[in-house]
Amino acid sequence: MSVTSFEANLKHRCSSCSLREICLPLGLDAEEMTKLDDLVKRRRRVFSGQSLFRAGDPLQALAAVRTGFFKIYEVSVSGQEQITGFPMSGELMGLDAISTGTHRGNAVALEDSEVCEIPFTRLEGLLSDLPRLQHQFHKLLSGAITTDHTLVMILGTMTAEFKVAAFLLNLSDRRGQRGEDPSEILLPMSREEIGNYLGLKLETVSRMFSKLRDQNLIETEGRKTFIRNRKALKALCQQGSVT
Amino acid sequence: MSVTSFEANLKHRCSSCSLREICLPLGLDAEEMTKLDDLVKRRRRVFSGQSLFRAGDPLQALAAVRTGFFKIYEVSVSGQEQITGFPMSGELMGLDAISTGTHRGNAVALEDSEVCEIPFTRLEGLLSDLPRLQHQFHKLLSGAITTDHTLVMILGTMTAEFKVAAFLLNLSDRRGQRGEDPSEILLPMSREEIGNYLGLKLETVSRMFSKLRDQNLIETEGRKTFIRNRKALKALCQQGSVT
DNA sequence: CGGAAGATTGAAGAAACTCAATTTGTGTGG
DNA sequence: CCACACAAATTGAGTTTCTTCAATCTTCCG
Repeated sequence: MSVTSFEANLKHRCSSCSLREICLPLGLDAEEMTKLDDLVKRRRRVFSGQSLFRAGDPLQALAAVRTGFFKIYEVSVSGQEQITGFPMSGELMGLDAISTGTHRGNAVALEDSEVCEIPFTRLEGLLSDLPRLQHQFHKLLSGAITTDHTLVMILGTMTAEFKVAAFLLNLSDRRGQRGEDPSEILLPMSREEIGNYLGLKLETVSRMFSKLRDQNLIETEGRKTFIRNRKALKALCQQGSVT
Repeated sequence: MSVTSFEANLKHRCSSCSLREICLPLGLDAEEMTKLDDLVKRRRRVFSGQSLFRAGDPLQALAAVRTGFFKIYEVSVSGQEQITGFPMSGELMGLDAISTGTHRGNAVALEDSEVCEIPFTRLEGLLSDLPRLQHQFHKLLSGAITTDHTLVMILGTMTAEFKVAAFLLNLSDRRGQRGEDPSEILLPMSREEIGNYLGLKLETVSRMFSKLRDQNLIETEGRKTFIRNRKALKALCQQGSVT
């Protein structure tokens, strides 16, 4: 092994990864983390617009986002597309493929990104030996269900304005969890993609951005969006609904 | 142990349960199933309208529906309710609570029901010893994500008519999986509950039932709903969408 | 700097919602 | 077993929200 690849290896182990408190290694001790490390193929690059996996692909490996942003979308029998999530750093992709062994979703990078790949069969083997890893894995699976329920709640009960507000707050919160400035959001997805995710047309999304801007709740500057009045934005989401 | 309880025990083990091909024991051999059996508290009755667990309750046990029907609903900070699922026999409830250890959902029986309770901590212990059970558990967790994505797809892309059609077909398919007549659906939930689940008002649901009836796709008789033209109903779902 | 893609805004239309009246279904007590 | 009362479901009419279609403006790359 060359010096450079050795250094690269050191630099890119779970133990030194800034996302270890969000990702699969959470709660593991040094020895356990090493075992997990041995499984992980790190730093696969996926350039903006490229696919990491497609619907119909067999599940080989789960993928954790290291850097960047993805969208996951599914296509119904009628050809309708629905974005089911925008995974960012530390979040796992492909969990829904375990049930059938085949991906239903399509994962596309929204910006140049890097992922860590975790071969699923080998991971399951390791889980039996490492109860803490097993539990964390279950928490992540369960957390994916919770995330989906939140989206169902948004889709089922909210008006367009509140949907967009909730969307921005969600991205903001996730930035905060990663130690980034929660009031400055760089949106890597288009209005159309936001609309698709929220069950709205792109024009409606655009109008709601304008509406929130007119209320001085947010500010926009190209793809950057600033949250100017977090409190009021939150109050908006908590107040408003259709049903 | 008395004779009666011994008999009851025999009668209500996973190995003789008609749902074992849907539920947690799928794929286990006899010995493995016995170990799982030892964990399960069977036949807890939950009468119509009663809660099995509520949001805020600590997760003690997962629950598999043995007989009957439940609704799971979550309440947002704004007080909005959203039904996230209608679990029926063989389906697990409480998986979303693993991530935090606390239930977010409320489980209410829609008719007199019975559940098998599986203490979660003990189950996780057993998973390490039984790789096949572990895998099946992961499949069920993953399947819950898939189910949620299907709902997201329905909420995000479908019109009222197609939502209701998709809802009826889903219930019908699940009856079929259980060996029951898929064209005769006994709806234990109200129009309001269906509407809440689908992001519609109860009046809209009622109108769509009437519309489907006028097209001779379904027939209704009290709470019973018959699927009269399954093919056309399916074609409807596959054709139609908003976005 | 020019062209294309994305975003914004306006006006008109459609889908679903609200409010209200009526009908049907369900469960209970006489 | 029937009658009554209450809850659920249906249907209609008018309103709101979001969508559709179209024009313009902005941003981003080559």
